Amino acid sequence: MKKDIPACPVEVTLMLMGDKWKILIIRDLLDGTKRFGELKRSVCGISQKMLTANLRTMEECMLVDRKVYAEVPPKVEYTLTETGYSLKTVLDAMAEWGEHYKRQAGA
Amino acid sequence: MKKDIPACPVEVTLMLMGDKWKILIIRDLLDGTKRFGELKRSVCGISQKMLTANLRTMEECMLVDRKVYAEVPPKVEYTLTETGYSLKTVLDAMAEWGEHYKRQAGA
DNA sequence: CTCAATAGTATCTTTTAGGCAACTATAGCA
DNA sequence: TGCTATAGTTGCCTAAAAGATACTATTGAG
Repeated sequence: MKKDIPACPVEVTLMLMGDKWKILIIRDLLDGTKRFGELKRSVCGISQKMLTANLRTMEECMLVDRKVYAEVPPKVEYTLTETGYSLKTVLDAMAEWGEHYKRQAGA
Repeated sequence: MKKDIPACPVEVTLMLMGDKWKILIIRDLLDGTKRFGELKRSVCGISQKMLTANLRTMEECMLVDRKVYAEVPPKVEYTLTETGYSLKTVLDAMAEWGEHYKRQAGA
């Protein structure tokens, strides 16, 4: 059962990706497809549990695509869907603001 | 003691405003100065404690300005600083994405 | 036969978030 | 005299989130 979608579009976005880990996962996936282990290493500080959990909900929300290869040892690749990739504008805005803030704070 | 600023600009932004309540507070303050009680009513579902706590840290990070009037009953006004207001670009991106997602999902 | 590597689960513990209720100060008003 | 309204603070408590650790399956390599 899906939660109902809030009226406010900001809240909608918040619901789908307003979460530290999700944002960092998206940030790293914007560079392209990554394997589970790669993400675990690149998303600094995330636990296996959190990574799995977040990837699962993002998959449900159609933000990422999960591709399992029938190999041993296992290989699973994660890729942003078109919808997921479109979050780039948000991430870009955040990155730009972060840069700006650092310049302010550093001065 | 301030936490040290992360290298990644996205993480910087996340650290300052990557929090459900902060984003909603900023969203509502983008319309202009508001009193404590007004915010409490407009940020749907927030408790007094959370509102106070979030406003305090946002004040520390120089995102909002707190103005106390020496009146009875007390009157306190909150306004976004220039830095705080500059988060509008991020909120706008989020709002736009949210709209887009709703159109997709609603179809 | 056993080990390594990957992508997870399962379980337990700790940390954090957040709600609830009570308390404060004080000018004006009935 | 006591009530009201506002913007808090403080303490207590619960529930949810996150972290740590151990475990699983599989198979090719040695």
